[in-house]
Amino acid sequence: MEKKLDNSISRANNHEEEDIKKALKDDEFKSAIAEVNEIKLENARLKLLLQQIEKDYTSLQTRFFNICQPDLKKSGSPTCTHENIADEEESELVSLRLGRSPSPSESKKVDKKRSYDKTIEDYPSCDGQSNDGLKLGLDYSTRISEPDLIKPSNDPTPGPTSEVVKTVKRCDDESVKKDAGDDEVSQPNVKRARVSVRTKCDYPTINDGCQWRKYGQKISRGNPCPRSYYRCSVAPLCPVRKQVQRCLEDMSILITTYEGTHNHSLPIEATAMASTTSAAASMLLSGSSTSSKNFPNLPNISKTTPLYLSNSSSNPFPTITLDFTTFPTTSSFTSFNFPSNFQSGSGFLSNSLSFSSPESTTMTKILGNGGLNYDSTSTLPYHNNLINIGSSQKQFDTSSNKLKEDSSQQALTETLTKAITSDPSFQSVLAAAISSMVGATKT
DNA sequence: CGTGTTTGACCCGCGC
DNA sequence: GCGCGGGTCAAACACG
Repeated sequence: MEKKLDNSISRANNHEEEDIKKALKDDEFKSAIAEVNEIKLENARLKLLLQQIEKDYTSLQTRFFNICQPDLKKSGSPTCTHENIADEEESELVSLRLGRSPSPSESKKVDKKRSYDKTIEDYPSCDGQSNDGLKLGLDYSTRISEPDLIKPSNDPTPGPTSEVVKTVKRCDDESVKKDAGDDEVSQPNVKRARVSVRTKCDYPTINDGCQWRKYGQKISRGNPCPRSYYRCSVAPLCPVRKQVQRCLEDMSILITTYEGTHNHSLPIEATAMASTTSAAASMLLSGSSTSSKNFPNLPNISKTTPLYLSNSSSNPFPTITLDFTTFPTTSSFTSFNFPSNFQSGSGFLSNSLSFSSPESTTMTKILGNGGLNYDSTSTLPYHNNLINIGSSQKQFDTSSNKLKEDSSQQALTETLTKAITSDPSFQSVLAAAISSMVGATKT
């Protein structure tokens, strides 16, 4: 009898245990399902976000293109033939680089018969890949500089017909095809944009993520320090060159002058510098159409940054100088985003110009930490990126949650839209920045 | 041996 | 027209 009772009790206990186990399993199952659902929701939300970003990007691109179109139209002369116009239209589709005139000897070598299609075939990583958001955007950053290159609005030179045609032709194929000297036809009106970067650096050259091959060295007048000439060696026909020279006043300051735009894809750390210099040069060229001394359309930038236009008589080319020598070199900067082969001596530059961090947007780094809109009176912690476009200011805390990021994205989009519509001269900077940003989100 | 650097020569634009 | 200076070329050299 007792045994029966015990058995029944134990059976009941077993039954309860099974029930509890079942309940536990159910709970686990339910929580797992809930988790999966959450992940699905999150996934959907991210998809929507991505779509929104792409949509915003496309709309900005369209708007930007529309704004640029009248300038391109203006640049043509009444005597332009249909063929020229066609070339001009075609030029909108190809890579336009910063102004550079080749030497006459170089221009003689130019073979103008090459077709655009061939160019694309030869350079698959080039602008032919218009599907690539990053490349497309970067191209935009240079495109808008071209109308100003072709015809500065205040350019008094009469009858630029032939020159315009030549320039438009240049935009066609040979610009990508040939060496730096061959990508543009010599033209007195065309200004060669240069971006000079001043950095405190103990090393012979700064690491901007790109590969350079030294092709010359010269002791220039007035500076006992030799000037070194480098050519981009990533692609054999890349027109980009840079000059490196120590500052006479302060030997610790390295002056690196960039010229041209890369015609190939770049590593992310190199796109940082490329975007910055390209944007700065574009800004310079667009600004030069109204004033060569300042940025009347960009009061915030000119006021809050150590950025200025050099006005040296020895330099016939418009040069924009990004002065990073006043950047703080605190330990927090040196630990951020450091190229592996880059020592601490010039770490601030790495922080200032490298956009490889997926957390912070290129935009904020260009305009916030990148020096173009750096307020030297503030202490900028690197995780607290500051955008300052026109009159609007947005702050992003990249360590905050996704919800904040979503709203930040929207805020960024709004800010970009406002800035683009309110200040056409700012398009180049924005285009370069947006392109890098979109490129970063896609990777 | 391939790749990058050095360096003297050369070219060309510009000012006088 | 001439000289100066910046920029580029290319042969020689160095290095891994």
